[in-house]
Order: sequence, then C-alpha cells, then structure tokens
Amino acid sequence: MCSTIDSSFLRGQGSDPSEFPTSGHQMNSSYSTQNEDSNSSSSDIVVSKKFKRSKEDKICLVCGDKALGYNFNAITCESCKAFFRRNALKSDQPKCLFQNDCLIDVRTRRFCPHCRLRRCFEVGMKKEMILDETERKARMQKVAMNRQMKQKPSPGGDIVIKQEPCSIASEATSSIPDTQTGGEGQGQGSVVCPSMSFGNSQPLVLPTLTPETSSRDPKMYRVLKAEERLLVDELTVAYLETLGGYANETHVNREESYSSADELVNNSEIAVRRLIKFVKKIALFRGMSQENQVACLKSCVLNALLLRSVNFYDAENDAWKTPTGSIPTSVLKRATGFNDLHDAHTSYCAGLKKLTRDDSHIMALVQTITVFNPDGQNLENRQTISDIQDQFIQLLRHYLESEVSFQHSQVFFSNILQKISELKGLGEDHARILLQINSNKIEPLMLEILNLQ
DNA sequence: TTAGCCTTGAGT
DNA sequence: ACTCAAGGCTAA
Repeated sequence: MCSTIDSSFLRGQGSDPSEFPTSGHQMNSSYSTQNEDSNSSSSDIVVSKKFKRSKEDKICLVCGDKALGYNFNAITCESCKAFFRRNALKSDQPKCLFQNDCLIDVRTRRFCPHCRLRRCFEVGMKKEMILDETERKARMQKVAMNRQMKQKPSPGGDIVIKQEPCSIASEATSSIPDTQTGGEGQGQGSVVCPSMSFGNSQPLVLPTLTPETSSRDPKMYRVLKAEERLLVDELTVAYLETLGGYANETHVNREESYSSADELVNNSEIAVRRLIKFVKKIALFRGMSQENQVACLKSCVLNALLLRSVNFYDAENDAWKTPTGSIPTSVLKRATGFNDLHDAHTSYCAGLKKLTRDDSHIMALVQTITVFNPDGQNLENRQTISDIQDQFIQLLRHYLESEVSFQHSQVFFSNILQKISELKGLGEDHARILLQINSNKIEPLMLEILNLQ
C-alpha cells in the first residue's frame, strides 16, 4: 500500500548513500567509510569497518595520531578534525611547496596544510558534513534556548519548566527514523513550481524571538505560558532546520531543467524529505500510529509544499527564488502550460507572505496546523488528528495575541485561518493537474506520496 | 593557526 | 546511562 513511503523513507532506508545529514549532525556509526562516492583515491588508506570498530587502537587515518572516532566521515584525531573543519570549506587553499606528496604524520602534519587537507579528503572526510551558516545558527539557537529554559523559571512564577531538551524532537519513540536528508542539493524542485522545495536564496536569518513580554501591558497582550513559548520556539527551530532552510544546495535549476511537469514532480522528492524531517520533530506526530502517520503525511504533502513555497516567491518580480537565481513564473507557465494554476499559486503566496510578514514563528505554526489535516484520505483516526490540529490552532492564536495584542490578533488570526483553508482548494487544483501527468515518468516515491498510482 | 578539552543534541 | 559526532572555546 504505502511501501515506498514507509519502507524507504519512514524507515530511513534505501536512501542514496551519497546523502549525508545536513543538520542532524549525527553520523550513524555504522556508516562505512568506504562509501561508493568517497573521495578515497587509494583503497588501502580506507580502513575496514572491523578495524574501525575495535575499542582501542583507533588511529587517525590522516596523521596516525590517536583517534577517538569518526569525524566528518573518517576516523581522525581531534586535531585533524579541527583542521578539517577550519580548512575544508576555504576557497583559497594553500599550495604545497613541494611535490604534493608530503608525508603527514603526528610530527609533520602541520608543515603542509595542502597535503594534510588532501589526505583528509583521501581518507573520506566530507566537507558536506560541516554545518553551514544556517545550520550552525539553528544549532546555536537550540542550545541557547535549552540553556535558557533550564535556568529560567516561567514568567508566571508558579510553573517550573522541567522540559526535556528539545521535547518536540525527543518525546515519544520515533516510528519514522531519519531519512538522511543530506545531499539535498541535487535537483530540488516542486510539483509545478521549483520553489515549492527550494530554500531561500538569501542566507537564512533566524528570527529574533519574541521580546520580553514582561515589558508589555499584560492587559493588552497575552503572556504565553512557558510551555507554549517553548513549543512555539521548538516548532520554529524545527521549521527553520527543515522546511524553512536549505543547505549546500548545488542545484541544476536552470530554466531548461523545467521543460516538463513530470521532471518538476520528480524534483520534489527532496522537499518531501524535508517535510518528513519536519513532521518527525513534532512529538504529537510521532505519537500517532505508523498508519496514521503515513496517511497524515500523504494527505498534507501537497498543501505543505505549497505552503512552503511562500518563502520563495518574489512578488515584485513575479519569480521564484532559487539558490542559483530566479525563475520567472512566465518560464514555468511556458514549461507546464498550467497558467491558471500558476496565477492562483502566486496570488496565494503573495497574499500569505504579506499577511505573515515572513515571521518564521507564524510560518512554523501554520505548517504544523497544515500537517494535521483531519480531512485527509484514509485516516485511521480523524478525531485524533483534528484534536491535535486544534491544539496548534489555539497555540497560533495565543502566539498572535502575545505578539500583536488581543485587539489586533482577532482579525490577524482569522485571516491566517482563511489562508489555511484556501490551501485546500489550491492543493486540489494541483492534485488535478498531477493526474494529467504520465505516471510512468514519475519516481516511485512521488507516485506513492502524491497518490498517483 | 593549531590542537586539546569541553558542551551539546541525538541515537541506542 | 551511555556513545557518538557535531561545534565552541582557548592556551600555546
């Protein structure tokens, strides 16, 4: 029934081994250094798994010093790890003063950075695993938030937060393991709009969290409960780490890449992975049965991708931002022929963008509300989904009341709900178009998740 | 700049 | 509770 989704993605198997986590940072220790696409030029350098796993005698593959474990996909010592982190992403690499074959050992490793770095790549170290700016910021924000939460009692005074670090990610046993979403750079796209899956072409700026509510008049503004504040912040971080961000994307996003609609559908796979990563971070999602999770995911996927595309629409130029430049809507119209659909889509994006003013907190909440769609097909327990959705709708309302005052939040809130309900129609229009696409040309995952089989 | 130690989040 | 693998910090 849902073989592709749950076996390949929800169970985290079958993903391209060349993909690496871009923000999970957690390298599975069973991951082999003998990757198919490893940069290793000499297989003798790459030590077998058996050797690597031995408790003692771990040797840095770069310099031979004592190693503690894997660093950026190879067993190395602390110093080579730090060296790689400092140097692998530099564009102007130092040149070797000799024959590009300097001996690298504990004593000589600092003599020639060029050969040391070359050696790092040879043994399989991956620069893709060094967190980029966005990921580092998200990580730091998460750390800061947890630190703050550990120290600070709630504003109400009577509620002591004893929240697990990052509860939305840590609560409940995951029934959806990681999908190894690294390597997302290759060919992102969307159903009919490339930006449904692209990250922002600008460096992601993490939001400044809400100013101290204590400085506001509590008669005019809601003071969020500590757990509400925590949940909003966590959803926002989760959102920025997945749907709201992008990492190391080296796309092939030239206009000619969008010559047909089925290519666009296939290119949406990465966006779907990001969506899966996002929902996995929501404890209430993880608490649902596997069947409900899959059904829930399938019923929200189109709407969620459409919603995400709001981030990438450039209303001024009527174009879609991609990391490699802009693609005008006109190009997409020409490529797909779905003019009305594009008009509806761009109008929706422009409207929502204006409404939310790019507030990541609001977007995170709206995305979450969209995920729990009680109207979806084949849902085992609609009432549960509806109840969960209600909780997030209430959270959105409270958040707005804490941000724009009780007075202004009424209209604001109903306008946002209106946009959420409009999504349904837009999603259905897209779904109709998808049915016209020749399913033979669509990748299995997308067939599965978009119900095109 | 290097390299060692520390903190942290995530997975088991 | 423990391990792993990220990034941060800082003395040398």
